[in-house]
Amino acid sequence: MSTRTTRRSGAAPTRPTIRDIAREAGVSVATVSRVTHDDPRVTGETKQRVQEAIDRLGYTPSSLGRALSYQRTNTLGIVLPGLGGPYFAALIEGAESVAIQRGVAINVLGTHLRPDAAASVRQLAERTDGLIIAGGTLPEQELERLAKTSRIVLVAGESDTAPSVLTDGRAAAEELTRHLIEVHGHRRLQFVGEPAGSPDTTLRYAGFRDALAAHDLAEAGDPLHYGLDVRSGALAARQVHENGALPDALVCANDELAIGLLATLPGLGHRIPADVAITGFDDQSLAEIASPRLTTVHQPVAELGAHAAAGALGDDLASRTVLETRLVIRESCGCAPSDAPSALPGAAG
Amino acid sequence: MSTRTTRRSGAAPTRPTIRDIAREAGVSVATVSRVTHDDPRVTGETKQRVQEAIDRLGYTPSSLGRALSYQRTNTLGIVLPGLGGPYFAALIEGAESVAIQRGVAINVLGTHLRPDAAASVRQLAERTDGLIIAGGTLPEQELERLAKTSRIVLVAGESDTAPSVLTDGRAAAEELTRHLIEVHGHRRLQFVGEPAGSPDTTLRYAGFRDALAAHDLAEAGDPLHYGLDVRSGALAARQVHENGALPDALVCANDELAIGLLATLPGLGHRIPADVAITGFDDQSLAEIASPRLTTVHQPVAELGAHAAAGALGDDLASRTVLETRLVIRESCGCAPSDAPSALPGAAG
DNA sequence: CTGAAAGCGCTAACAA
DNA sequence: TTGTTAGCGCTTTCAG
Repeated sequence: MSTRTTRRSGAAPTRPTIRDIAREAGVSVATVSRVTHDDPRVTGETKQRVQEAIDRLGYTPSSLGRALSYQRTNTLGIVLPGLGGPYFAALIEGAESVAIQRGVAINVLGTHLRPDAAASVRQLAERTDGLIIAGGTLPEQELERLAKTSRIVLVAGESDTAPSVLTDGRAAAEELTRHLIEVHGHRRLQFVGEPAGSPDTTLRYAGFRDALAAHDLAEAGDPLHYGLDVRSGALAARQVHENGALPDALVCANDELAIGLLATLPGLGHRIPADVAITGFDDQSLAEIASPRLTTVHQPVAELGAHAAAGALGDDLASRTVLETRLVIRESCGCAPSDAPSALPGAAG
Repeated sequence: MSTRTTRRSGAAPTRPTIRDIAREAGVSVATVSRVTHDDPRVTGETKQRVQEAIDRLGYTPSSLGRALSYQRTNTLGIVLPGLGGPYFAALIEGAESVAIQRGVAINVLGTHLRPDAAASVRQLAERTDGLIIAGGTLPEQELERLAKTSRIVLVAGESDTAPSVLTDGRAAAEELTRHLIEVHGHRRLQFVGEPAGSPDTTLRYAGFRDALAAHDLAEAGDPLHYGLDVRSGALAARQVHENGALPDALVCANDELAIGLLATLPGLGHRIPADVAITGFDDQSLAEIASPRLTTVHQPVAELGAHAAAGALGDDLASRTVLETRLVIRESCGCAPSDAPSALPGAAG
């Protein structure tokens, strides 16, 4: 027995609109709107009548209607390759922390499974006030297009068209690699990860090579092209084992990859770090729990997300915001538990 | 020098609307709408003119406007406690696979950090055509309210008001625990996890107790109340160690918890499974990579997500859809690598 | 084949 | 203090 004015079929659930409330309370829609906005201009008595109608019918203003009227959705979009793994979870949490403060909802999109990533992102752009885009998910050309109508900020990547927040992965990787060479005397080092996979990995590989070059060392072998997850690490371990003659150290593109190696190599008869040193990147919580504990580079991932969120939501942002990293020496590089300082001074541009 | 009719301040980026295109092409908005819908009724010549205007101005129909008009958002919402961890990532991927097929966007909400979860979910409900809700994230009363205006389906949980898709965690946990008791002769078993934490954990604990009861065994100690992540597992390990006198077996609420134990206990001088057996739950990829490899229960998590998505998007769904689980025997329970069948017949209601 | 206009739920300027 | 109304971007009957 609904009083709705329009087409309705049968049982589809329907929500009361502002007009329903207005009618129920015997006022105009404007008054209802004022009540939902706590506008002080509305009389106590009227206000109460409206509020009762609202409660009785269970009304909530449609955010769709509001968005259309406001020309603002109160939503922040986040574009990532995928949503697996602790790195992206941390990034999202960082963004979420500022979104919550500002009463903004979050909408994350994983492009990985979407056949047409660009189209999905455009869609998302329409439904949000700003976009955080992970480096490497979209071609520069598409970023340009998006930048025309949306406020976008890149995280862990760079672009000419949008501000970005990132860390100096290249310097950090170099520092890490230097440690392996200078402190532990390793000479045969190999990189694990797909250098072309993401801007982050590209930079880490570059830093790895910088360190080698500074010491006139050649790579012990081409990079082992693997993804950034634990399973890939396990696969890489098997390949390393089958190749025979392990390098002195394996520098992994991220922690998960390193953990995969760490967990698999011992079963194959290789001791870490005695036979081969392993390092990670990111300093996820797994790094500290692994055994041996993982030497890695700490990144303020949540802060990356928070800064990016603030920027995407309208705060002024330098065209390039670089956050500090910190080398974290544990045992997987060969340092003994005792002589391992828990942290060393950081590296960043 | 925009031709927009309305208030515009300075440099805020603006998108062309259907009216801009209509004006540019010298037609009515209705015609433009038809072109964007490939309506065959529009003449080739006109159609081309409109299309050119669209391309020239870079127009894309506003999904907000469309949603308001259609009364449908083409978006699926997913409500989870948090977005960390492989379990939820897999769940989302399952849902995403059907969302992609149907040209629907996905919007996931992690309630964990949101101070007012219920309000956030209501908001989300307005912006979506259907909602997948993880068991335990919302009180029954709130589910009732949501069900009035949204199509909701529960995953890994149950409710009187909405259909649900889940596994029989209780039966699976019992089968797993029986294995520990009957095959390995363990007598002193303890549960790790917070039974009140989520419906899933509640059921697993119940199954654990069922098995003990069937053998007239008492718990070796109260459940160790820890979260469901790796770090919690490491903490639990420390507590177990400090309590002295380890139980024969530790039955963990999920794989991540188990992995945390697995990685930490050896460093504390306890060998697995010789000194203490460990089991997980879920069969995430880490389970196979851990050493010793983790005995656990396989759950079709992606399928849970896929079924739930289909239901939330309008497919008919039984009020209770139960998916099969499968006991996965590896080495952390004490089975030798050789005599461990990689899978055993499943348990499910 | 095309256009005018009403309507989706809401806000805000303007009137009263 | 309250109401009227135009408008946000789009779809869709109904005329023409």
